[in-house]
Amino acid sequence: MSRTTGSHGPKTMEAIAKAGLRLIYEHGYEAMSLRHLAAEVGIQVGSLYNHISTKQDLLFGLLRTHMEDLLGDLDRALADAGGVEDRLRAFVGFHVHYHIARKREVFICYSELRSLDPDHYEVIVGLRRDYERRLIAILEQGAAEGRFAGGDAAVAAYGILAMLTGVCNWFRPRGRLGADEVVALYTRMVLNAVAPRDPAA
Amino acid sequence: MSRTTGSHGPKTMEAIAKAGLRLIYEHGYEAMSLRHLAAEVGIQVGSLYNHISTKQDLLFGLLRTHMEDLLGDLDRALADAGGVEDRLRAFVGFHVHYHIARKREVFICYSELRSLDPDHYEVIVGLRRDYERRLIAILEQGAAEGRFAGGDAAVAAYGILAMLTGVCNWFRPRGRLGADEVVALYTRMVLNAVAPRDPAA
Amino acid sequence: MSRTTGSHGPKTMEAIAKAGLRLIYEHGYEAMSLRHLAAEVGIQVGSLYNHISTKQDLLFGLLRTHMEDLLGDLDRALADAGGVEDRLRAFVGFHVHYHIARKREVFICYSELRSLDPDHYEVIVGLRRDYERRLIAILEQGAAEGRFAGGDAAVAAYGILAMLTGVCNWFRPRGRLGADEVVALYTRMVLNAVAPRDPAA
Amino acid sequence: MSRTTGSHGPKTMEAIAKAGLRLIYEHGYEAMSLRHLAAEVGIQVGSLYNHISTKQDLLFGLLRTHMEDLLGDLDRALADAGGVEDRLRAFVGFHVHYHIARKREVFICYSELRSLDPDHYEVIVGLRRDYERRLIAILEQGAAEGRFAGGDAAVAAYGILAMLTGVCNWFRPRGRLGADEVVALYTRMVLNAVAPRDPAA
DNA sequence: CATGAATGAGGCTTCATTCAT
DNA sequence: GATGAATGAAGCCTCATTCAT
Repeated sequence: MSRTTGSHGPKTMEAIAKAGLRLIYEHGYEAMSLRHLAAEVGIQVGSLYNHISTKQDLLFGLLRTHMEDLLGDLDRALADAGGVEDRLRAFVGFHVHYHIARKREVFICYSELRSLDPDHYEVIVGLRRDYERRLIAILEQGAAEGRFAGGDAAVAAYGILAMLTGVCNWFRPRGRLGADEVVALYTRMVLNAVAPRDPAA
Repeated sequence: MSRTTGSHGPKTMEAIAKAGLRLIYEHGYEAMSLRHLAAEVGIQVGSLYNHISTKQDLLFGLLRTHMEDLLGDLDRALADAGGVEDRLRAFVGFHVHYHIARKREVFICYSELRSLDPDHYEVIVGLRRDYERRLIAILEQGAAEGRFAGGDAAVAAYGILAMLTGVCNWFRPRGRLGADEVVALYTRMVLNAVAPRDPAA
Repeated sequence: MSRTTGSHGPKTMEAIAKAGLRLIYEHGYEAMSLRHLAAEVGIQVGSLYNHISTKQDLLFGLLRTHMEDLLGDLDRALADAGGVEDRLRAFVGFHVHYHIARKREVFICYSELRSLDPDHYEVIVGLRRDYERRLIAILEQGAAEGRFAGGDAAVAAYGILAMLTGVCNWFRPRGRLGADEVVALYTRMVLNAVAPRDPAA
Repeated sequence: MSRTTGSHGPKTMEAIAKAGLRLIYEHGYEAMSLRHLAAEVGIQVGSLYNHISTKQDLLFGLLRTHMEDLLGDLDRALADAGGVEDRLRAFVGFHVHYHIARKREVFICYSELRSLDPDHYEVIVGLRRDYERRLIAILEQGAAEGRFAGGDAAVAAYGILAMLTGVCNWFRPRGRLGADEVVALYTRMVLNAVAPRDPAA
């Protein structure tokens, strides 16, 4: 257990966020006690309240920061892509790399949604919907251009997102496949999946 | 709130399991209190202990039952399928239908894994691995027969499973698409995804 | 510190009410901790919640019970009195005796009003207003009959009530004056105070 | 909520005393947090300690100042009065006017006595006893001169003080009666109450 | 088999106070 | 003189669990 005794000043908030992220990822929001969190940061429980206003507040802060980063980075990643296949390729590459790099944020953003207050819940779900719309738009554009198969673009997008997001659950940094190989495999699978052909052909 | 006040006899355990499943699904294992559960069943907290030995035990029972049902049903569903494409079709159909029908069991079997004691955890994860192996075996057989693309069968299987399992999160009984339509769409996507062709072709 | 270790059954609630009354009287509601109360009763803090739903609830219960007793007893005490002077005499006698006998309830019913939730506050203040009205009615009747001096009956009543209620603050059971002597003195003072004569006469 | 943001210099202590008086009056000493007080003054909690040494100290300062003012003002008010009835009239007039004008100080001086440390408690109670003695002396002198009824002068004084002090609880600046009218009514009642006559006469 | 009361640990949060900057 | 962050104790309340009746 890393313990930064007597951390002072603005670094403390960073330490709280970092430790909080890890503990929520490992034990879940409900199961993480502030006792535990404070011990990890190396301060007293009460001192947490110099930096957060509430346990719920800590969770919301982590999730909102994550979602805003995610959206911002996605838009930068898509900025250069031209054709619709290129955009889909860029999306898959970005999503997988990001989800491998920040698997903890991603994971708790799904698993702890139900621990959010209604108001906070709406905010995060809204941001997530924005993110999904980027992929749906690509699929719809591709279908309109005749380059992708038609069908319900939202349902297809949900399937693709679930598949790609799954890497958080099983990817291991020094496992059989590296991140780039996973991207290559999944890019091929996704492009095939939306290709306008019938497998029965 | 359905409340079976004063349930007696062997029906009480059933009521506990049913209410427990719903409450864990809705609030999470940590957040569900036995008070809450007892109130839902219509008995006093202490009376729960005439039927379960421990809160942890209740969770484990739900998850193990679910996983055993899942495996048993899958094997029955695959029993009739002949060729490797047929087996994959059967898998997709079974998986989606089952995950729609019992979305709560499925959901908590993922989300509450971390709330299990180490021993219980091993049991459930072992059963899940058995389940995954059924799909991996299909993909490997298909690749060996030259009917599916090669590549890491496990990683491909994880992707497919994630995609199919995702229906739990967004499927709505009276939504735009019915279960059969989702199966049709996802069957096409999956068969395309593993087809031995290059999208660039 | 009397400590009834392991008190069981319905007696526990009585013990809580009794100890709570004393502790609130001695330290004030805010300053009385449930730790303190539980120790006094001889149970664990959490066990208090088998009998009360909330600290606030305990306070409200004590005050409401007190006010209802007070009103009921007053009406019984006034039932026999005939003429308006007799009614005033009966009121003074009852009020002083009651306030000496149950000085703790009386005291906290004044001092802890502000610790009540708004809703509870309204209930108690309403009951108190009912009590005050009994005296106001006597004064008004006396004035109407020409047996008491006129003037603002409510303000006169407030003054009399304050004077009589003051006994809670200074009366000592084995002090210079017994309860009956105090009643005699205050009865004379009150009857004189409202007598329809001018001291300048 | 008046909020003197960023008060500087020697005015800060005044602002603390003023806000403290109001907050203690409204919520009670125990229920008033220094956070709350600091916010009201417009400074940080820690900064309070540049002006007060302790929360207890703040309370004691308020009460002692009040009691010293009260005693000093009373002596000035009695200085001109000649006969014993005049002195009683002067006492009643002074007491009521002062208690209306500074009802908050008066109120907390009663209600927060129990929040004082033993040493501080003794000081304040001693000052209050000095005040009471002024009235007792008047009653005794009147009885000795045969102008007032005999009986326990202290108990009579306590009754009169309670009656007069009660104005803090119900007097409203723009209510039915003005301060002078209350004084007139209560002066008559008090003089009547101590008059050497028997109401049965 | 159900109940109500007990336990002891632990939950989040607030408190008065201190002190380096 | 003000600030922000730290402390450690304590606040109310809920928890899973046990057990005599």
